[in-house]
Amino acid sequence: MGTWRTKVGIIEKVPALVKTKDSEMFSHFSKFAVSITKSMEHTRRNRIVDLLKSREFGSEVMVKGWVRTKRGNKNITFISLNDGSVIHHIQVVAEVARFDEEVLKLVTTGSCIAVRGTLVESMGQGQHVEIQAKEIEILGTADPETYPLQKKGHSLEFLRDIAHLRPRTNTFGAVLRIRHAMAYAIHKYFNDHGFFYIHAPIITGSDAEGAGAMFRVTTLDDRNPPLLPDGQVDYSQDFFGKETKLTVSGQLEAELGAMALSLVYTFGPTFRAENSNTPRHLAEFWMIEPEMAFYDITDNMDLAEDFLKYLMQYALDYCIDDLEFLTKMYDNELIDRLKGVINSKFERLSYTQAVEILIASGQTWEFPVAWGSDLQAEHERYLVEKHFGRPVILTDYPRDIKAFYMKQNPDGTTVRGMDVLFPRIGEIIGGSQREENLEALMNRIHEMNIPEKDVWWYLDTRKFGTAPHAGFGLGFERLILFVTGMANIRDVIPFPRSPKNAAF
RNA sequence: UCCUCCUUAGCUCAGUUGGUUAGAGCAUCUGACUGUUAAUCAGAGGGUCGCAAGUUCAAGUCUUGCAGGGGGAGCCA
Repeated sequence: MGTWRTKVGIIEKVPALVKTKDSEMFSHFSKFAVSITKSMEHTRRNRIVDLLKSREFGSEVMVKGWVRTKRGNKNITFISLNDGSVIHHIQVVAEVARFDEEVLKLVTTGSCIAVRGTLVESMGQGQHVEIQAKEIEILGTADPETYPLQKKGHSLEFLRDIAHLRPRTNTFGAVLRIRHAMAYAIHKYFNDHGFFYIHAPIITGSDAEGAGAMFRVTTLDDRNPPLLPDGQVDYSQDFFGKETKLTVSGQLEAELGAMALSLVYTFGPTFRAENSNTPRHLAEFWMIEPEMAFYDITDNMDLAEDFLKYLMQYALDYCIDDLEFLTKMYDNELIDRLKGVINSKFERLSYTQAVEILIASGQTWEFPVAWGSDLQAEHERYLVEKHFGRPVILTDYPRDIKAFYMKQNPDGTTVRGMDVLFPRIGEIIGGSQREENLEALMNRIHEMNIPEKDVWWYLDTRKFGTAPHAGFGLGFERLILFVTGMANIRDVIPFPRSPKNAAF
């Protein structure tokens, strides 16, 4: 097990990690400075999630983690330790007489410690097992005068300002574990259903994705770019020899994959340079875009519904401790709402039917309802939360308010788009059957003034072996919003990017 | 980008019709306590009232501008 000594003293060698221009930040730290022995770095540790389930009382265990609270008296100290493996803490019991006073003094909220001891049945209330400590090593101190996180709860707004430390809170531990579980479940679902994961490019030269403003990618000198005679920037001298942007959607590339592998999906970062300041938008977010050859819009809806229900069930099966915490702390109805989605049949109706319901409702709207104009958030919310009381899939929108690639209906006025609307968050999925007919697609492209030279490769799929196909886009963070019950999308991604904010 | 609200101690917030030395709870520090559960009890320290200008004998408080944040809307996922 090696040496367990912890030397307390003035720092002589600042660890490499902090030996930067910020070193002065640590000068006030000297009273907490320790030189850390390497003895425990590579020894096996027990994860707290495993120990809390164990009933092997009397066995020797080792835990490493971050101190949440310390309490006690002059004889005995109780340390709540968390290693992120589970939302629950393990209680470490240390008899004061057995330890160097200076070491216990360094066990403060936020510090990182390693504990070797015996797993025992707890004598106290509130937990089944605890660790009777034999040895404690301070791996990293945390000056309590300056460590921002306290035992008490913090506002989510404050935690956004310290996003580098918020993973250490119960809330963000829960959110991040659920986020991971959902990412894994998405890959598992598609893999188990015969889909192949396609990596769509992040840098794109196509301006035709039509999903919003884009960030430019360039290596040109921003103060003195090469210019054309007419004063425009000469992008032929740029890195890629043309103007390039960050992708706003992987859909067009996913369609190329579906025209060969039949069932594909993308799952990657997506960038929108919109000046959107809302709790439901990010400038950088992750999107899942399945694309299926030989699927029509009904197959598309069936997949979307089954997929979402699978993810809700996966969260209930594998993240129940975190969900119970979030239900208790933030949203009393969270678990019931997830079960409600699983047990409900999504209501499917056309845009036209929805408009009729809204007009017949007698409600007064801030924005009037009229066939041909897009539904507002208040309209969608009424349908989902008041009229039907369950998720709703709207289809067959007026073609003039939807994208060029959507399959046109024989009526000549609507397209086979579909939006899945969820309670609380609105549109969670947007998708459609795609227009596979070359002539019809060309007509739309010309009507919408999309340069043919930018999408020739996309048109080739309709020219060579075209096939009926469909797909949709799921905003990953919107899914996590719904599954965690969080209210602001900036709280379900580790480091949110939004207008005026790219910190960390 | 539009509407609206907010910015006072490390955190969460009070702060009266403008008035003299700006408060509380928690956190922190010191002490007490033989098993605590966001421990408890006692005491102490801690403030450029977001920034800038203006009105006034006097501004945390009123006015204007700027910055940042929350909620709602639009854009969308």
